[in-house]
This record gives sequence, structure tokens and C-alpha cells, in this order.
Amino acid sequence: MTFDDALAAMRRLSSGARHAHTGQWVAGALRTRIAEGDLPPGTKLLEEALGSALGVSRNTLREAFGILAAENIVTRVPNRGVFVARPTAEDIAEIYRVRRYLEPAALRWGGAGSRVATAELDAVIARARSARDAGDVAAMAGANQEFHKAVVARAGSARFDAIMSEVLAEMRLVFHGMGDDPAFHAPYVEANGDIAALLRADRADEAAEGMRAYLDQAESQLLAAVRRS
Amino acid sequence: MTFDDALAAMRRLSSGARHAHTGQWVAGALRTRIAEGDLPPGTKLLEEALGSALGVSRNTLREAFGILAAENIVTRVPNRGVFVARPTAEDIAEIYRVRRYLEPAALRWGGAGSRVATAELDAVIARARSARDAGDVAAMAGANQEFHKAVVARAGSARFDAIMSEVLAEMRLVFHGMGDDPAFHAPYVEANGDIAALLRADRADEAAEGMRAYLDQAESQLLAAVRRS
DNA sequence: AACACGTGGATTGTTGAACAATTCACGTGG
DNA sequence: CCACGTGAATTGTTCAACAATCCACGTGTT
Repeated sequence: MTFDDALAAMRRLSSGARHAHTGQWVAGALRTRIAEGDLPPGTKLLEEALGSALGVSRNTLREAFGILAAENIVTRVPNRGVFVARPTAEDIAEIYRVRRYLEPAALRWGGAGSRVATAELDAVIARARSARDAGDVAAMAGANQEFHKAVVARAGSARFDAIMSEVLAEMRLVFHGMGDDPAFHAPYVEANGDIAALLRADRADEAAEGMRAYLDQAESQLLAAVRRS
Repeated sequence: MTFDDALAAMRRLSSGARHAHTGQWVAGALRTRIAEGDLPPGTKLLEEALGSALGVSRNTLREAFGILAAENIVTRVPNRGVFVARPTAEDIAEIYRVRRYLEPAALRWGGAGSRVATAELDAVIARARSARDAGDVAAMAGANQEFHKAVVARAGSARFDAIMSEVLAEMRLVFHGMGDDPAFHAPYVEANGDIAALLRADRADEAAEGMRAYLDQAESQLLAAVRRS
């Protein structure tokens, strides 16, 4: 899908903006388009064209850009414009650094006394298994992401939930360049299951340490692929 | 200091804004004013007055507001305006939730093999002790904050550093209503020392657990004070 | 006295035009 | 091939205007 195609598609969006929420609506529309791959990493988001397509002024669009830049979904380069983020190896390293603290902390200390949250993890893993067995890589990747989101949700913190949503959005940008290669997702389906099993056995510390090793491995694999491309 | 006084003071700022960085400059100027207590929690930040005082257009000021709102330094209420944040008990609970995961994780897993970072913690604790002994509550509080900032810095993550800076800025807004009461800061000077000692003894897990207990206590104390006021 | 309603003014949210500043793309000359 | 100049495109910011919403105050009713 070209930039012009994406513009045409956005022209067809019925404006869901309500007064005093227009900037947020625009940010949401762009976020969705980016997540769906319509606006691939590196795409320059031209203010005039995009503002016209979405039926908003440049000022309002710039407000949406501010929101998305704060989420690392777009990269704002002063005087040069706004681009859909294309995570570098350094960006990936930082994303995994954040995950290597955040997810194990949520496993180690979060969800105390909660059997409900473990059931939720199990449900997500079951979905990942089904998708893997059906050869549906996108659904498997999505389910794996849901697993990690649920892990962090054990902390019960709205801010961590928001951070994790952003991190996962960035991961999707990273995976955009990997095509639908099952090697990045399939091995982790069972690894997710192992972590859930440790939790169920009240071995939270081991689950936390296992998650750190898992994320080390996933990071190495991903960085290797980035270096090859 | 009244809002008008704060405006007058801002009128005297020489404009350090450089093209394409004006919004950020404005955000920085406001951040500083808020941190220094010139604009107390709850203060309404009027666009017209503030824009005129700072010599920037309303659009540019709104961009700065967006930045500060994302940092939870100001609260943006649609159609009503922007106010210096006044953290509620719920906000405080959320701040401590974040800290209860972030700081122990950095202690437990961060700074591996680093003696340098422990020395830095010790230096900050020494400063806190001096300030406490001199009866300088503001300096003691500041040094305690530096301790926590250094704890998180052991993770080596730019994003966590940024999150912690925001959290500490919010803590300052919380403490703004407490006056210079040493009871909120003095007991923690030695507690910080205990945590540093555990780290030096390579007992990171105990340091992490100790930090969680410490933050529980600090939260309870603060929430009790908020409920009394 | 307390409450409900209406009105005018103040303020915020957004648009669009204009201008300043910077970058980009292209052509020309060495 | 590289350096430089130029015009156009684009971004960053300002300004004025208008739409939308809220706030403060006055008036009337209970």
C-alpha cells in the first residue's frame, strides 16, 4: 500500500472526532493505520496531505504527531518532518532492556494471590497454540503479544499497562521488516507455557528469571536478523 | 508567589528558544517554575496570559502543555483548561505502585558487576546525612530523591530514567503540600543506607525486598497525611 | 436562604492564512 | 565527481477568527 493509497483510505474514515478530542482521534487513526502496516516504517507523514485527507488543520495534526512521538510510534525530526518509526538495533536493545525489568518484576511481585490472572495467561497460550497449529503466523504473534501484555498487567498499574502497549506497538514495527517468519514466534509459544506453569506452581522467582533468559534469547535472535538486513 | 508574580518572573526570562525547539523550551521553563513551587498544585495556566508572558503563540504554548501533560506535571481538562497537577490519593497510590516494581527490579537485576554505582549511592546518602544534621530539609529531600534516581539508573535504561524523573517531579508536587516536615524524609536517610549496604554485600534480592517494604511504609505515611488534609 | 435558569463574557479547541526558517531537489560550473 | 546556487517544498510558528464550552453573575421562584 502506497502513501497515496493510505491517504485515500483515510479520506474514507468517517470523522469520529468530537470537539476537544480531535487531536486524540487523529492520533488513534494514525496509530491504527501504522499498526496494520498501511504506513510502513520510514514513511514520511506529510502534514499538508495528511491534514487534508483527515479533514483537520495542520495544527491539529501536529498535536496528534506530538502524541504519537511520545509513544515512539513516529520519529519527529526537527525541520525535516515526521516519519513512521523504524526501530534501529539500539532501539531494539532499549525495548528489550525495558522488558527485561518490567516483565520479570510483574511476574515476581505482581498478581499476588490471583489465580484468575494465571487462567488468563493459559487462555492466551491456548490461542497461540491453535494459531501455530493452523499455520496462522499473524494470529500466533498477536497471541504471544497478548501473553506479554497480560504478564505486565499482573502489576495492576495503569502506567505500566500503557508503557507495555507502547512497547508492543514498537515491537510490531520491528517485526514489520521480518515478514511472517514463524521462527520469531513459534518457539516462544511453549516458552510462554513454561512460564505460566512456574507461576501456577507458585515459583514466581523462577518464572521471573526464566523470563529474563527468554527475553535475552529473543533479543539476540532479533538483533541478528536486523544485522543481516 | 501569585500567578501574576509568576507571570512577571517569566516575562524576565530571556528567550532561550531556538527555532524548532520553542515548544520544548516553553515546557522546560514551566517545568522549572513548577518544580520550584512558583506555580503551586492546582494553579490554572491561562493560555493567553502565559503565551504573552513567554512571548509565544497560543499554539506553541499548547504544544508545551501537551509535553507536560504526558509527564503528569500538569492536568489537562478538556474545555476547562490546564492546571498544575495536584496528585490525589489515587495518583499517589499509582506512583508508589510504579516505584514498587521499578526500583526493586533495578536493585535486583541491575548494575551487575558495578561497584561504581554503589559508590554513587553512598555519596548521595552522605549528602543526605549532612543535610539532615544541618537541619536542611529541602536538601535532605533532594538527596533522598537523588538516591532513588540512582537506584533506577542501575537498570541502564534511558526510558526508565525518564520515567523516574517524571515520577520524582510528581513526588515533589505531592510534597509541596506537606511543608518542610522532616518526618517525611529523615527516617529514610538511614533506610537508604541499609539498602546500599545490602547491595555492597551482594545481597541484591534482599535489597529489592527491603525497598518494597520501605516504599510500602513511605506510601502509607504519605497517604495518611493526605487524608488528614 | 437556597436553588434554578438565563445571559454575557471568558476561555479553550480548532481552523486557515501568512510568514520565517530550514531542507530538498535540481541544474550549472569547475 | 564535487561544490555551489537557486527555487520550490515543507516544517515551525504566529496571528486572527470562529466554534464550542464553561464560568460568573444576576434574577426569579420556592
